[in-house]
Amino acid sequence: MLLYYFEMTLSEEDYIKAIYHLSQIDSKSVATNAIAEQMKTKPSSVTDMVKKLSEKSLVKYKKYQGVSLSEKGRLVALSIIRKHRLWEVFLVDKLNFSWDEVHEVAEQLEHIKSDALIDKLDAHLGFPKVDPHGDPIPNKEGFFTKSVKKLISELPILSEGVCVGVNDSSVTFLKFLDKNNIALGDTFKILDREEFDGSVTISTRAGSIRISEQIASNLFLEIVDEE
Amino acid sequence: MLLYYFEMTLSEEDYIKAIYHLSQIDSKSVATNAIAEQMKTKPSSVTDMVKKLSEKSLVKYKKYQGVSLSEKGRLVALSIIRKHRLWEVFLVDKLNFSWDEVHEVAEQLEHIKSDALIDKLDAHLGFPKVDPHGDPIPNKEGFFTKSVKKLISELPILSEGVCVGVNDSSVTFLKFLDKNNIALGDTFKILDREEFDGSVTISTRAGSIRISEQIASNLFLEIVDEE
DNA sequence: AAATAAATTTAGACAAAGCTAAAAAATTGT
DNA sequence: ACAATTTTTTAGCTTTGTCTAAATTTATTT
Repeated sequence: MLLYYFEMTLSEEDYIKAIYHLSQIDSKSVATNAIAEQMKTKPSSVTDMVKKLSEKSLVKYKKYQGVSLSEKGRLVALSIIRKHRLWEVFLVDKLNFSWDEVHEVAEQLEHIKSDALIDKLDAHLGFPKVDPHGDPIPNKEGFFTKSVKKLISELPILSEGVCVGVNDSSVTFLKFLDKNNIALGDTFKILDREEFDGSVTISTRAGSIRISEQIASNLFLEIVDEE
Repeated sequence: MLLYYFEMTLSEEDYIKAIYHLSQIDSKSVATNAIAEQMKTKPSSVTDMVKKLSEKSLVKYKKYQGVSLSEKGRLVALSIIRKHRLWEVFLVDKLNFSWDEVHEVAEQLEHIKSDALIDKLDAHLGFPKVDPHGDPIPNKEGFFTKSVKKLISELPILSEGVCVGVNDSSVTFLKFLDKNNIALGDTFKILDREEFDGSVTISTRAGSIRISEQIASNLFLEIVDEE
């Protein structure tokens, strides 16, 4: 990622990331109030910070017109997201955290400044393409393949992918998965779908099983697609 | 390490660490000027911070009389040092940094706040006792075995230990080590020492070799002693 | 097209952590 | 013992990122 040769404070980095995420949702320019809510701060604080980021050409800002990232700001955001997601992979794959425990710690680790560290971490992890939630990891240049994380219920027959998450993390659902030998990281192939009730037959390591529509709409697969 | 239930800023943690290190050297109470030099700041700033740390009972402070850590402060210092050294082991053992490149990054990583993270990192690394420089890693309760990192030239015959560092990191010296199959992490035993010129015979994986006094006074061994 | 409501910005303050310059205490030298 | 020097502290100012309250602009309603 074309390193940024200027110092950024922790707070600035958090704002850039928040603006990036909000503009993913809306694709328009982002409202002051929306940023304030995301950052758990007040709109007046946002205005101050946005002016500062604008001075540094990280965002495009016109009074009362909302804010959007500049190309420079976008690359900064992607560099932070890259770090965040690589650390999440580390926490899950190497330190045995479960995929739903890692966000908070990764929020801290993403601010560590060292290009060498991230390069070596990336290599150590085997250059992963997605984080434990199935979200794509940008490469050094800020490129990444669009997320193709989808619910089993939304995928066509013969799709193949890695199970990367659940919608419903209730205890009963997680117990069901356990009983049926379904774990995050497993590779599934969708063999068939019943018109009648939406139930789906999938092949797993342990053989093929039939799951109800309700289950299928709670399991996310990360599609291992062309690249 | 008896977690500290109060928030500490990055700066406060750095001061506590600096005071700890300075009181290791001097064992007396630490001077304002000494802290200022260590922290690359001005004495007046130190006075301000020391007052703040005193309010929080992390240090004992009387005007004009210098400062020393309270028991609480000492435990905080050891917790930070524990984190610093564990991260150094990670960087060297897992990410293939060389032992002289890791300090700066570990300075950042040591401030990450998560007990679970440090516990799991410790386990992942196999509960190491010393960092890549041979300095001891305090355990969770703040206990550690005193460092027994010594130059080969200062050790008695039949001592055995792991090579953990060099005094002189010049290219020529490092090349010499390479040529003689000496690497950090190797275990050596001191077999004999010549009265005449101080040269030493040591046994290595590759057999026993004779090294000059000059070499012996540039190689640190970490003694694997009783504990 | 006003009037009202909502969103945004400005102005002025505050806490953290630093600085400079000046004052006060401690130490040293003779 | 006391003058000179060094160390430490105080006082007042700066910057960063936040806040509240008031003012202003934009959006919505009738």
